Amino acid sequence: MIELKTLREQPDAVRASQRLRGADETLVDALLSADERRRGAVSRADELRAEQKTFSKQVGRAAGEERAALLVKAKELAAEVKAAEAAQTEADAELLAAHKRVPNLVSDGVPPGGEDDYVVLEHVGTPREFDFPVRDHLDIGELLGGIDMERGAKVSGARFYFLTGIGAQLQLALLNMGMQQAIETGFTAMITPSLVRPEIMEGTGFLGAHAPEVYRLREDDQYLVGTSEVALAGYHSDEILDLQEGPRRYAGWSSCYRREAGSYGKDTRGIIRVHQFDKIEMFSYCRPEDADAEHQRLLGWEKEMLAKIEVPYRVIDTAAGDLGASAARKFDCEAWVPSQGAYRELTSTSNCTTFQARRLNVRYRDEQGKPRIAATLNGTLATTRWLVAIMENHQLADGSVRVPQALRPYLGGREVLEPR
RNA sequence: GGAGGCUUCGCCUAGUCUGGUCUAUGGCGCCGCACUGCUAAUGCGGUUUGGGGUUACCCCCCAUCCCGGGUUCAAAUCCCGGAGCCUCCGCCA
Repeated sequence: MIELKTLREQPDAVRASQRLRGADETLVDALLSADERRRGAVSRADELRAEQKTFSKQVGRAAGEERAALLVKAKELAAEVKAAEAAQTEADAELLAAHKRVPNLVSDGVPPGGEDDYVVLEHVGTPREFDFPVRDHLDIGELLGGIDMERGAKVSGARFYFLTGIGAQLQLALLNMGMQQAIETGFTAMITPSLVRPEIMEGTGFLGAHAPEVYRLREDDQYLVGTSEVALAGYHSDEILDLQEGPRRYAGWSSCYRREAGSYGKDTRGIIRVHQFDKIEMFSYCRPEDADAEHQRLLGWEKEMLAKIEVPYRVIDTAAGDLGASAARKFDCEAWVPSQGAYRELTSTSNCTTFQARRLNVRYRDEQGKPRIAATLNGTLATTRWLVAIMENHQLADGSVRVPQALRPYLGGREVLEPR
């Protein structure tokens, strides 16, 4: 949720942000008026309550006829308070509803427009020239005996898979390498719950536009996380953190579950787009004034990981319309996928400023000792999808795959993966 | 699945049976001041969080005793529902 103080003082800035996202500007005015109505209702209820309290105390002290007279008046007031409180409850609910509908303020410099209006910030590495017919990652994976889509479908349905043998080992190696880098950088390693309560899922902002993407367990009133970001954001909910020593950084290892609703026909082959995958996610809590710098650091650590797998990639600054509700800015790193002749997202780092933390009530104490809302950020260190880029970019004519240097220690020193 | 206990302003804790200066007690910690010719001891004062009013500051009001309802003029306290933690029984990876 955005800060209401900002909204009151600079409504035009919020409108401009909505425009940049291609979102509804009238939501801003709806929120403004809901805020005003609520404050009016709160004032009225507060005043009546104050009056009632003084009467109530007199009743306690009085006796006999005086008491009876006071009771009559007190009962009248009680009814008025009840009505005023009902009005306040309603105004509160309306404000919250309007508040939830407004996405985070877009940061300065974010390109306007939608999905295709990203700005490419840089290219790293050059796509390799192949002097043999390129195989896609599924062909390679099957040759190596590393991916079994057919049995994935048999057991669980479309967009499910088994990583088998060397495929499973390769993923473990990759994720371990990611976790190792995070630990060396000072992150706290975390293995997180996959099921979360509604208020946590709600707090991260995933139940807005992305709601259809999220698996929900109705029987138990819980949600399956689409990323460990959810659990890590909830980890410090309702807490006041000590950020004196700098940001709190966590690296979460989890399976991620996504319904992929509305993606029918897209990426149906292989493990590019699946319902379940594994991921190492970085998550930072920091002071709002440090958030931009922290965002750059997260991006830097993503690039460090990408360098280790030796694939060409580009960095994009996501356009406003393609940002999630919680994000003020987002950088994606997209790796070259030779079989598609295209760049595909491998990492994504978002600066959520205080938007998530406000709803989850994560705070820290400033120099004056006053509690303030913290900023949260997240970024990817490794996912199952990375196997696609690794296998395709490092494939050899016979279907073998050269193992990038940095990954070898995590695969018992193996330099090449060969077809079975 | 069943039974019981617990949850108070950073931590610990009194208060709940018997509703009303509870404007929530005390200790620890922390902050400030005083004193003492050295960071110790002692004394005094302060120390939940959120919202509203006013806004330079001060201040005032309301809410907040796990959460949500209810009873009542009045709820930390009584009633109902829920969550979390702990213990025991049953069952089972």
